[in-house]
Amino acid sequence: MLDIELIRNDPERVREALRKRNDDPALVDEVYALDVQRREMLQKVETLRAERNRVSKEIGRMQDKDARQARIAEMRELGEQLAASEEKLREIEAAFAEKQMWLPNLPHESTPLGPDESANVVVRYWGERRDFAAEGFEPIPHWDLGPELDILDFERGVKLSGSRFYILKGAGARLQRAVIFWMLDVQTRQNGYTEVYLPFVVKREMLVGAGQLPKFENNLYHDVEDDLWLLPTAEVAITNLHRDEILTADQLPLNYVAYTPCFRREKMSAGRDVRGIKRGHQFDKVEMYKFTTPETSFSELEAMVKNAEGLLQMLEIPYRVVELCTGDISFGAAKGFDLEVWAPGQDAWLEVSSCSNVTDFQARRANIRYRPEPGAKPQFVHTLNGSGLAMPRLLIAIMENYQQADGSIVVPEVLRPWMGGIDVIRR
RNA sequence: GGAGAGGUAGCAUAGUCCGGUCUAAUGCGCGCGCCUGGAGAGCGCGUGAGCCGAAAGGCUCCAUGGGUUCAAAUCCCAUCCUCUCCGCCA
Repeated sequence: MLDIELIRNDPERVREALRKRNDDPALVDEVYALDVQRREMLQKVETLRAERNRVSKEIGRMQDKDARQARIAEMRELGEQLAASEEKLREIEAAFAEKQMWLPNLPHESTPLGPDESANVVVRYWGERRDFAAEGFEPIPHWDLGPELDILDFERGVKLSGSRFYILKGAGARLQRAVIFWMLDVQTRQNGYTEVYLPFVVKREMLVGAGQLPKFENNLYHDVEDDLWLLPTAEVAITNLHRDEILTADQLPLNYVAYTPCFRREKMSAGRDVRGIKRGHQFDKVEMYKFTTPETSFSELEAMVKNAEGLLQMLEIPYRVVELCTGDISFGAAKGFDLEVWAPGQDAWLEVSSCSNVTDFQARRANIRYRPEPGAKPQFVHTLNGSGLAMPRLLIAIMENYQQADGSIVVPEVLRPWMGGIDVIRR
Protein backbone atom coordinates (compact mmCIF):
# COMPACT_ATOMS: atom_id res chain seq x y z
CA MET A 1 0.00 0.00 0.00
CA LEU A 2 1.17 3.47 -0.78
CA ASP A 3 0.85 6.55 1.37
CA ILE A 4 -2.36 8.20 0.18
CA GLU A 5 -0.69 11.59 0.81
CA LEU A 6 1.75 10.74 -1.95
CA ILE A 7 -1.06 10.09 -4.40
CA ARG A 8 -2.73 13.35 -3.41
CA ASN A 9 0.38 15.49 -3.49
CA ASP A 10 2.43 13.96 -6.27
CA PRO A 11 0.31 11.62 -8.40
CA GLU A 12 2.68 12.00 -11.33
CA ARG A 13 5.44 10.37 -9.32
CA VAL A 14 3.21 7.37 -8.73
CA ARG A 15 2.13 7.22 -12.38
CA GLU A 16 5.79 7.27 -13.36
CA ALA A 17 6.48 4.37 -11.00
CA LEU A 18 3.74 2.32 -12.66
CA ARG A 19 5.12 3.10 -16.10
CA LYS A 20 8.55 1.93 -14.98
CA ARG A 21 6.94 -1.32 -13.91
CA ASN A 22 5.18 -1.69 -17.22
CA ASP A 23 1.82 -1.19 -15.50
CA ASP A 24 -1.06 1.05 -16.51
CA PRO A 25 -0.75 4.42 -14.71
CA ALA A 26 -4.50 5.08 -15.06
CA LEU A 27 -5.00 3.19 -11.80
CA VAL A 28 -3.48 6.14 -9.96
CA ASP A 29 -6.19 8.46 -11.21
CA GLU A 30 -8.92 6.03 -10.27
CA VAL A 31 -7.60 5.87 -6.73
CA TYR A 32 -7.21 9.64 -6.66
CA ALA A 33 -10.81 10.20 -7.76
CA LEU A 34 -12.16 7.79 -5.17
CA ASP A 35 -10.13 9.54 -2.47
CA VAL A 36 -11.72 12.86 -3.37
CA GLN A 37 -15.21 11.34 -3.25
CA ARG A 38 -14.42 9.61 -0.03
CA ARG A 39 -13.33 12.77 1.72
CA GLU A 40 -16.36 14.70 0.52
CA MET A 41 -18.73 12.07 1.80
CA LEU A 42 -16.76 11.65 5.01
CA GLN A 43 -17.12 15.32 5.84
CA LYS A 44 -20.83 15.17 5.19
CA VAL A 45 -21.24 12.13 7.43
CA GLU A 46 -19.12 13.57 10.20
CA THR A 47 -21.03 16.83 10.22
CA LEU A 48 -24.28 14.90 10.63
CA ARG A 49 -22.78 12.73 13.32
CA ALA A 50 -21.51 15.77 15.23
CA GLU A 51 -25.00 17.26 15.12
CA ARG A 52 -26.59 14.04 16.31
CA ASN A 53 -24.11 13.64 19.14
CA ARG A 54 -24.63 17.20 20.26
CA VAL A 55 -28.43 17.09 20.25
CA SER A 56 -28.61 13.64 21.81
CA LYS A 57 -26.72 14.94 24.81
CA GLU A 58 -29.07 17.89 24.95
CA ILE A 59 -32.07 15.56 24.94
CA GLY A 60 -30.58 13.69 27.85
CA ARG A 61 -30.66 16.88 29.91
CA MET A 62 -34.07 18.19 28.80
CA GLN A 63 -36.94 18.33 31.29
CA ASP A 64 -39.75 19.73 29.17
CA LYS A 65 -41.63 16.76 27.74
CA ASP A 66 -42.96 18.40 24.57
CA ALA A 67 -39.72 20.11 23.62
CA ARG A 68 -37.96 16.83 24.21
CA GLN A 69 -40.32 14.92 21.94
CA ALA A 70 -39.86 17.56 19.24
CA ARG A 71 -36.10 17.17 19.37
CA ILE A 72 -36.34 13.41 19.25
CA ALA A 73 -38.51 13.64 16.14
CA GLU A 74 -35.95 15.92 14.53
CA MET A 75 -33.16 13.54 15.29
CA ARG A 76 -35.11 10.61 13.98
CA GLU A 77 -35.23 12.38 10.65
CA LEU A 78 -31.57 13.30 10.79
CA GLY A 79 -30.81 9.67 11.58
CA GLU A 80 -32.37 8.60 8.31
CA GLN A 81 -30.28 11.08 6.37
CA LEU A 82 -27.20 9.93 8.22
CA ALA A 83 -27.87 6.26 7.52
CA ALA A 84 -28.20 6.97 3.81
CA SER A 85 -24.96 8.97 3.74
CA GLU A 86 -23.14 6.34 5.75
CA GLU A 87 -24.23 3.68 3.32
CA LYS A 88 -22.86 5.72 0.43
CA LEU A 89 -19.62 6.34 2.32
CA ARG A 90 -19.22 2.64 3.01
CA GLU A 91 -19.52 1.89 -0.69
CA ILE A 92 -16.99 4.52 -1.67
CA GLU A 93 -14.55 3.45 1.03
CA ALA A 94 -14.79 -0.19 0.01
CA ALA A 95 -14.10 0.73 -3.62
CA PHE A 96 -11.24 3.00 -2.58
CA ALA A 97 -9.64 0.40 -0.31
CA GLU A 98 -9.91 -2.28 -2.96
CA LYS A 99 -8.44 -0.15 -5.75
CA GLN A 100 -5.61 1.00 -3.56
CA MET A 101 -4.62 -2.61 -2.96
CA TRP A 102 -3.83 -3.01 -6.65
CA LEU A 103 -1.14 -0.33 -6.60
CA PRO A 104 2.39 -1.79 -6.47
CA ASN A 105 5.25 -0.35 -4.46
CA LEU A 106 7.39 2.43 -5.91
CA PRO A 107 10.68 1.14 -7.30
CA HIS A 108 13.72 2.57 -5.55
CA GLU A 109 15.77 5.08 -7.52
CA SER A 110 18.69 2.66 -7.60
CA THR A 111 16.61 -0.07 -9.26
CA PRO A 112 17.70 -0.42 -12.90
CA LEU A 113 15.12 0.74 -15.42
CA GLY A 114 13.72 -1.88 -17.76
CA PRO A 115 10.52 -3.48 -19.01
CA ASP A 116 11.17 -7.15 -18.14
CA GLU A 117 13.77 -9.67 -17.03
CA SER A 118 15.91 -9.03 -20.11
CA ALA A 119 16.93 -5.74 -18.47
CA ASN A 120 18.09 -7.34 -15.22
CA VAL A 121 21.73 -6.74 -14.39
CA VAL A 122 24.15 -9.48 -13.39
CA VAL A 123 26.18 -7.85 -10.64
CA ARG A 124 28.58 -10.69 -9.85
CA TYR A 125 29.48 -14.30 -10.44
CA TRP A 126 30.88 -16.65 -7.83
CA GLY A 127 32.60 -20.00 -8.22
CA GLU A 128 34.14 -22.00 -11.01
CA ARG A 129 31.81 -23.99 -13.19
CA ARG A 130 32.95 -27.58 -13.44
CA ASP A 131 34.59 -28.50 -16.73
CA PHE A 132 32.76 -31.72 -17.53
CA ALA A 133 34.38 -31.98 -20.96
CA ALA A 134 37.77 -32.13 -19.29
CA GLU A 135 36.46 -34.83 -16.98
CA GLY A 136 35.31 -36.75 -20.03
CA PHE A 137 31.54 -36.94 -19.61
CA GLU A 138 28.34 -35.07 -20.33
CA PRO A 139 26.45 -33.84 -17.26
CA ILE A 140 22.88 -35.09 -17.26
CA PRO A 141 19.77 -33.34 -15.93
CA HIS A 142 18.25 -34.21 -12.57
CA TRP A 143 15.14 -35.65 -14.21
CA ASP A 144 17.36 -38.43 -15.54
CA LEU A 145 19.74 -38.63 -12.56
CA GLY A 146 16.99 -38.83 -9.95
CA PRO A 147 14.90 -41.72 -11.29
CA GLU A 148 18.07 -43.57 -12.23
CA LEU A 149 19.23 -43.40 -8.60
CA ASP A 150 15.70 -44.17 -7.38
CA ILE A 151 15.60 -41.01 -5.29
CA LEU A 152 13.04 -39.16 -7.41
CA ASP A 153 9.70 -40.54 -8.61
CA PHE A 154 7.61 -38.51 -11.02
CA GLU A 155 4.96 -41.07 -11.89
CA ARG A 156 3.81 -41.73 -8.36
CA GLY A 157 3.74 -38.00 -7.58
CA VAL A 158 1.36 -37.53 -10.49
CA LYS A 159 -0.63 -40.57 -9.38
CA LEU A 160 -1.20 -39.05 -5.95
CA SER A 161 -1.76 -35.41 -6.76
CA GLY A 162 -1.59 -34.73 -10.47
CA SER A 163 0.90 -32.93 -12.64
CA ARG A 164 3.74 -30.96 -11.07
CA PHE A 165 3.90 -33.20 -8.01
CA TYR A 166 6.74 -35.64 -7.35
CA ILE A 167 8.07 -37.95 -4.67
CA LEU A 168 11.52 -37.77 -3.13
CA LYS A 169 12.67 -41.14 -1.92
CA GLY A 170 15.42 -42.61 0.20
CA ALA A 171 18.62 -40.57 0.02
CA GLY A 172 16.78 -37.94 -2.07
CA ALA A 173 14.27 -37.24 0.70
CA ARG A 174 17.08 -37.34 3.21
CA LEU A 175 19.20 -34.95 1.17
CA GLN A 176 16.40 -32.39 1.11
CA ARG A 177 15.91 -32.74 4.84
CA ALA A 178 19.67 -32.38 5.36
CA VAL A 179 19.78 -29.16 3.34
CA ILE A 180 16.85 -27.67 5.26
CA PHE A 181 18.27 -28.59 8.67
CA TRP A 182 21.68 -27.30 7.72
CA MET A 183 20.35 -23.99 6.38
CA LEU A 184 18.29 -23.40 9.51
CA ASP A 185 21.36 -24.02 11.62
CA VAL A 186 23.48 -21.60 9.63
CA GLN A 187 20.79 -18.92 9.70
CA THR A 188 20.19 -19.22 13.41
CA ARG A 189 23.73 -19.83 14.64
CA GLN A 190 25.83 -17.76 12.27
CA ASN A 191 23.52 -15.16 10.71
CA GLY A 192 21.51 -14.04 13.70
CA TYR A 193 18.01 -15.08 12.66
CA THR A 194 15.41 -16.34 15.09
CA GLU A 195 13.71 -19.51 13.94
CA VAL A 196 9.92 -19.58 13.89
CA TYR A 197 7.62 -22.49 13.15
CA LEU A 198 4.46 -21.23 11.50
CA PRO A 199 0.95 -22.27 10.55
CA PHE A 200 0.91 -23.34 6.91
CA VAL A 201 -2.58 -21.95 6.39
CA VAL A 202 -3.59 -18.40 7.21
CA LYS A 203 -6.63 -16.15 7.13
CA ARG A 204 -7.49 -14.10 4.08
CA GLU A 205 -6.40 -10.75 5.62
CA MET A 206 -2.88 -12.06 6.04
CA LEU A 207 -2.58 -12.46 2.28
CA VAL A 208 -3.85 -8.93 1.83
CA GLY A 209 -1.36 -7.68 4.39
CA ALA A 210 1.54 -9.35 2.65
CA GLY A 211 0.41 -8.12 -0.78
CA GLN A 212 -0.62 -11.43 -2.41
CA LEU A 213 -4.27 -10.46 -2.43
CA PRO A 214 -6.16 -9.23 -4.27
CA LYS A 215 -3.82 -9.32 -7.23
CA PHE A 216 -2.47 -12.87 -7.13
CA GLU A 217 -5.54 -14.75 -6.06
CA ASN A 218 -5.34 -17.15 -9.00
CA ASN A 219 -1.98 -18.47 -7.80
CA LEU A 220 -3.20 -19.45 -4.35
CA TYR A 221 -4.75 -22.58 -2.90
CA HIS A 222 -7.76 -21.84 -0.79
CA ASP A 223 -9.92 -23.80 1.62
CA VAL A 224 -13.40 -22.48 0.92
CA GLU A 225 -15.03 -24.02 3.97
CA ASP A 226 -12.99 -22.15 6.55
CA ASP A 227 -11.57 -19.43 4.30
CA LEU A 228 -8.03 -20.51 5.09
CA TRP A 229 -5.26 -20.11 2.51
CA LEU A 230 -2.18 -22.25 2.02
CA LEU A 231 1.05 -20.30 2.25
CA PRO A 232 2.57 -19.49 -1.13
CA THR A 233 5.64 -18.49 0.91
CA ALA A 234 6.49 -18.18 4.60
CA GLU A 235 6.80 -14.45 3.97
CA VAL A 236 3.02 -14.18 4.20
CA ALA A 237 2.90 -15.56 7.73
CA ILE A 238 5.98 -13.76 9.02
CA THR A 239 4.83 -10.40 7.71
CA ASN A 240 1.73 -10.68 9.85
CA LEU A 241 3.56 -11.82 12.98
CA HIS A 242 3.68 -8.19 14.09
CA ARG A 243 0.47 -7.04 12.44
CA ASP A 244 -1.25 -4.22 14.35
CA GLU A 245 1.71 -3.87 16.70
CA ILE A 246 3.80 -0.89 17.66
CA LEU A 247 7.36 -2.06 18.17
CA THR A 248 10.04 -0.15 19.99
CA ALA A 249 13.14 1.08 18.17
CA ASP A 250 15.46 -1.11 20.24
CA GLN A 251 13.61 -4.23 19.07
CA LEU A 252 14.71 -3.56 15.50
CA PRO A 253 15.96 -5.09 13.39
CA LEU A 254 13.96 -8.26 13.97
CA ASN A 255 15.40 -11.15 11.96
CA TYR A 256 13.32 -14.26 11.44
CA VAL A 257 13.94 -17.48 9.61
CA ALA A 258 11.32 -20.12 8.93
CA TYR A 259 11.11 -23.41 7.14
CA THR A 260 7.74 -24.01 5.47
CA PRO A 261 6.35 -25.78 2.49
CA CYS A 262 4.94 -23.39 -0.11
CA PHE A 263 1.92 -23.96 -2.31
CA ARG A 264 1.27 -22.31 -5.65
CA ARG A 265 -1.26 -23.13 -8.31
CA GLU A 266 1.02 -21.89 -11.11
CA LYS A 267 -1.90 -21.51 -13.51
CA MET A 268 -0.11 -18.60 -15.15
CA SER A 269 2.92 -20.77 -15.80
CA ALA A 270 1.11 -23.60 -17.56
CA GLY A 271 3.46 -25.07 -20.12
CA ARG A 272 6.59 -23.53 -18.60
CA ASP A 273 9.23 -25.67 -16.93
CA VAL A 274 7.23 -28.83 -17.33
CA ARG A 275 10.29 -31.05 -17.21
CA GLY A 276 11.77 -31.99 -13.84
CA ILE A 277 11.03 -30.54 -10.43
CA LYS A 278 11.95 -26.92 -11.01
CA ARG A 279 8.40 -25.63 -10.80
CA GLY A 280 5.91 -27.59 -8.71
CA HIS A 281 2.71 -26.84 -6.86
CA GLN A 282 4.41 -27.64 -3.58
CA PHE A 283 7.96 -26.87 -2.57
CA ASP A 284 9.98 -26.35 0.57
CA LYS A 285 11.76 -23.17 1.43
CA VAL A 286 13.75 -21.62 4.22
CA GLU A 287 12.80 -17.97 4.32
CA MET A 288 14.67 -15.02 5.81
CA TYR A 289 12.70 -12.01 6.94
CA LYS A 290 13.61 -8.69 8.53
CA PHE A 291 11.69 -5.90 10.19
CA THR A 292 13.88 -2.80 10.15
CA THR A 293 13.83 0.96 10.50
CA PRO A 294 13.55 2.94 7.25
CA GLU A 295 17.13 4.13 7.70
CA THR A 296 18.67 0.67 7.64
CA SER A 297 16.54 -1.32 5.22
CA PHE A 298 18.77 -0.96 2.18
CA SER A 299 21.92 -1.97 4.02
CA GLU A 300 19.98 -4.85 5.56
CA LEU A 301 19.04 -5.95 2.05
CA GLU A 302 22.72 -6.20 1.18
CA ALA A 303 23.30 -8.21 4.36
CA MET A 304 20.43 -10.53 3.51
CA VAL A 305 21.78 -11.20 0.03
CA LYS A 306 25.17 -11.99 1.60
CA ASN A 307 23.50 -14.44 3.99
CA ALA A 308 21.97 -16.30 1.06
CA GLU A 309 25.21 -16.21 -0.88
CA GLY A 310 27.08 -17.61 2.10
CA LEU A 311 25.01 -20.77 1.91
CA LEU A 312 25.87 -21.33 -1.75
CA GLN A 313 29.52 -20.64 -1.03
CA MET A 314 29.56 -23.25 1.73
CA LEU A 315 27.89 -25.68 -0.64
CA GLU A 316 30.45 -24.69 -3.26
CA ILE A 317 27.89 -24.24 -5.99
CA PRO A 318 28.58 -21.60 -8.68
CA TYR A 319 26.01 -18.83 -8.76
CA ARG A 320 25.38 -15.34 -9.97
CA VAL A 321 23.67 -12.37 -8.36
CA VAL A 322 21.13 -10.52 -10.48
CA GLU A 323 19.84 -7.06 -9.72
CA LEU A 324 16.22 -6.95 -10.81
CA CYS A 325 14.98 -4.13 -13.01
CA THR A 326 11.84 -2.06 -12.46
CA GLY A 327 9.80 -4.31 -14.74
CA ASP A 328 10.81 -7.49 -12.94
CA ILE A 329 10.86 -6.68 -9.21
CA SER A 330 7.98 -8.13 -7.30
CA PHE A 331 4.72 -6.29 -6.67
CA GLY A 332 5.64 -5.12 -3.17
CA ALA A 333 9.35 -4.59 -3.70
CA ALA A 334 11.25 -1.34 -4.12
CA LYS A 335 14.44 -3.21 -4.91
CA GLY A 336 15.41 -6.81 -5.31
CA PHE A 337 18.16 -9.28 -6.10
CA ASP A 338 17.90 -12.85 -7.34
CA LEU A 339 20.46 -15.56 -6.75
CA GLU A 340 20.77 -18.02 -9.58
CA VAL A 341 22.66 -21.28 -9.34
CA TRP A 342 24.35 -23.08 -12.16
CA ALA A 343 22.59 -26.29 -13.24
CA PRO A 344 24.99 -28.04 -15.59
CA GLY A 345 22.58 -30.83 -16.54
CA GLN A 346 20.32 -28.28 -18.20
CA ASP A 347 22.98 -25.68 -18.95
CA ALA A 348 20.81 -23.13 -17.14
CA TRP A 349 20.77 -20.69 -14.25
CA LEU A 350 18.08 -21.50 -11.66
CA GLU A 351 16.61 -18.94 -9.32
CA VAL A 352 17.06 -20.22 -5.77
CA SER A 353 16.57 -16.97 -3.94
CA SER A 354 14.89 -13.65 -4.37
CA CYS A 355 15.66 -10.98 -1.80
CA SER A 356 13.52 -7.87 -1.67
CA ASN A 357 13.31 -4.65 0.25
CA VAL A 358 9.58 -4.06 0.50
CA THR A 359 10.13 -0.75 2.38
CA ASP A 360 6.87 0.26 4.11
CA PHE A 361 4.57 -1.39 1.56
CA GLN A 362 3.59 -4.42 3.66
CA ALA A 363 3.91 -2.47 6.90
CA ARG A 364 1.11 -0.17 5.74
CA ARG A 365 -1.10 -3.04 4.67
CA ALA A 366 -0.54 -5.01 7.86
CA ASN A 367 -0.24 -1.93 10.09
CA ILE A 368 3.19 -2.71 11.51
CA ARG A 369 4.78 0.29 13.19
CA TYR A 370 7.54 1.22 15.59
CA ARG A 371 8.20 4.14 17.88
CA PRO A 372 11.54 5.74 16.95
CA GLU A 373 11.92 6.88 20.55
CA PRO A 374 9.76 6.86 23.68
CA GLY A 375 6.91 9.32 23.29
CA ALA A 376 7.42 9.76 19.55
CA LYS A 377 4.72 9.18 16.96
CA PRO A 378 4.61 5.64 15.56
CA GLN A 379 6.05 5.11 12.08
CA PHE A 380 5.81 2.24 9.64
CA VAL A 381 8.68 -0.23 9.73
CA HIS A 382 10.39 -1.53 6.62
CA THR A 383 10.20 -5.22 5.82
CA LEU A 384 12.51 -7.43 3.78
CA ASN A 385 12.19 -10.99 2.65
CA GLY A 386 14.49 -13.41 0.93
CA SER A 387 14.80 -17.10 0.33
CA GLY A 388 17.61 -18.67 2.19
CA LEU A 389 17.21 -20.86 0.16
CA ALA A 390 14.44 -22.42 -1.95
CA MET A 391 14.24 -26.12 -2.17
CA PRO A 392 13.77 -28.21 -5.17
CA ARG A 393 15.99 -25.96 -7.23
CA LEU A 394 18.81 -26.08 -4.74
CA LEU A 395 18.39 -29.84 -4.72
CA ILE A 396 18.61 -29.82 -8.51
CA ALA A 397 21.81 -27.79 -8.32
CA ILE A 398 23.36 -30.17 -5.82
CA MET A 399 22.42 -33.20 -7.88
CA GLU A 400 23.64 -31.78 -11.17
CA ASN A 401 26.82 -30.13 -9.88
CA TYR A 402 27.91 -33.07 -7.73
CA GLN A 403 27.16 -35.79 -10.24
CA GLN A 404 29.89 -38.22 -11.26
CA ALA A 405 30.53 -40.09 -14.49
CA ASP A 406 28.96 -43.27 -13.08
CA GLY A 407 25.68 -41.49 -12.29
CA SER A 408 26.29 -41.23 -8.54
CA ILE A 409 26.07 -37.98 -6.59
CA VAL A 410 28.63 -36.83 -4.03
CA VAL A 411 27.09 -35.29 -0.91
CA PRO A 412 28.50 -31.80 -0.28
CA GLU A 413 30.83 -31.74 2.71
CA VAL A 414 28.72 -29.41 4.86
CA LEU A 415 25.62 -31.63 4.57
CA ARG A 416 27.28 -34.85 5.64
CA PRO A 417 26.58 -34.50 9.38
CA TRP A 418 22.86 -34.78 8.52
CA MET A 419 23.18 -37.60 5.98
CA GLY A 420 23.56 -40.51 8.36
CA GLY A 421 26.81 -41.72 6.87
CA ILE A 422 25.87 -41.33 3.21
CA ASP A 423 28.77 -39.57 1.47
CA VAL A 424 27.85 -40.63 -2.03
CA ILE A 425 24.35 -41.34 -3.32
CA ARG A 426 24.51 -44.32 -5.63
CA ARG A 427 22.17 -46.93 -6.96
C1' G B 1 -18.03 -31.27 20.44
C1' G B 2 -20.84 -30.04 25.56
C1' A B 3 -21.30 -26.79 30.07
C1' G B 4 -19.68 -22.41 32.51
C1' A B 5 -16.75 -17.77 32.88
C1' G B 6 -14.59 -14.01 30.19
C1' G B 7 -12.54 -10.38 25.93
C1' U B 8 -12.39 -2.41 28.02
C1' A B 9 -6.33 1.73 24.97
C1' G B 10 1.45 -1.26 26.90
C1' C B 11 -0.04 -4.52 31.28
C1' A B 12 -3.66 -5.20 35.29
C1' U B 13 -8.37 -3.85 36.51
C1' A B 14 -13.38 -0.59 37.29
C1' G B 15 -17.62 0.57 34.59
C1' U B 16 -22.19 -3.43 31.91
C1' C B 17 -27.39 -5.54 36.25
C1' C B 18 -30.73 -0.25 35.77
C1' G B 19 -28.60 3.27 28.18
C1' G B 20 -27.68 9.88 28.84
C1' U B 21 -21.20 15.16 31.52
C1' C B 22 -18.01 7.59 29.93
C1' U B 23 -15.53 13.60 26.55
C1' A B 24 -13.92 5.67 29.32
C1' A B 25 -11.80 5.89 35.62
C1' U B 26 -7.82 3.70 38.75
C1' G B 27 -3.05 1.20 39.60
C1' C B 28 1.39 -0.32 37.35
C1' G B 29 4.59 0.88 33.50
C1' C B 30 6.62 4.77 30.53
C1' G B 31 8.27 10.18 29.65
C1' C B 32 9.67 15.02 31.65
C1' G B 33 10.76 17.87 35.97
C1' C B 34 11.91 18.65 41.31
C1' C B 35 14.92 16.48 45.04
C1' U B 36 20.25 13.95 45.17
C1' G B 37 27.38 14.01 44.88
C1' G B 38 24.93 10.07 41.84
C1' A B 39 21.03 6.56 41.87
C1' G B 40 16.69 4.90 44.33
C1' A B 41 12.59 6.30 47.08
C1' G B 42 9.38 10.38 47.34
C1' C B 43 6.77 14.52 45.08
C1' G B 44 4.69 17.21 40.72
C1' C B 45 3.22 17.19 35.62
C1' G B 46 2.31 14.35 31.35
C1' U B 47 1.15 9.75 28.82
C1' G B 48 -3.84 5.18 23.47
C1' A B 49 -4.36 4.84 18.09
C1' G B 50 -6.42 6.38 13.51
C1' C B 51 -9.08 9.62 10.17
C1' C B 52 -11.09 14.50 8.17
C1' G B 53 -9.91 19.68 8.35
C1' A B 54 -5.81 25.65 6.30
C1' A B 55 -7.26 26.27 11.25
C1' A B 56 -10.79 26.27 14.98
C1' G B 57 -12.48 21.96 15.67
C1' G B 58 -14.86 17.39 14.49
C1' C B 59 -15.33 12.01 13.74
C1' U B 60 -14.17 6.70 14.74
C1' C B 61 -12.38 2.65 17.88
C1' C B 62 -14.52 -0.87 24.71
C1' A B 63 -13.17 -8.87 20.65
C1' U B 64 -15.76 -8.88 15.43
C1' G B 65 -20.22 -8.07 12.53
C1' G B 66 -25.29 -6.82 12.59
C1' G B 67 -29.72 -4.82 15.20
C1' U B 68 -32.83 -1.68 18.71
C1' U B 69 -32.72 3.70 20.19
C1' C B 70 -32.88 10.74 19.69
C1' A B 71 -28.59 8.40 22.30
C1' A B 72 -25.02 1.94 23.25
C1' A B 73 -18.79 -0.15 26.62
C1' U B 74 -23.90 -0.74 28.73
C1' C B 75 -29.84 -3.77 25.70
C1' C B 76 -30.76 -7.84 21.62
C1' C B 77 -28.80 -11.42 17.77
C1' A B 78 -24.77 -13.90 15.31
C1' U B 79 -19.66 -15.04 14.97
C1' C B 80 -14.50 -15.41 16.61
C1' C B 81 -11.02 -15.99 20.43
C1' U B 82 -9.22 -17.05 25.66
C1' C B 83 -9.74 -19.63 30.38
C1' U B 84 -12.00 -23.74 33.63
C1' C B 85 -14.39 -28.49 33.68
C1' C B 86 -16.13 -32.71 30.69
C1' G B 87 -15.78 -35.63 26.15
C1' C B 88 -12.64 -37.03 22.02
C1' C B 89 -7.78 -37.33 19.97
C1' A B 90 -1.90 -37.37 17.52
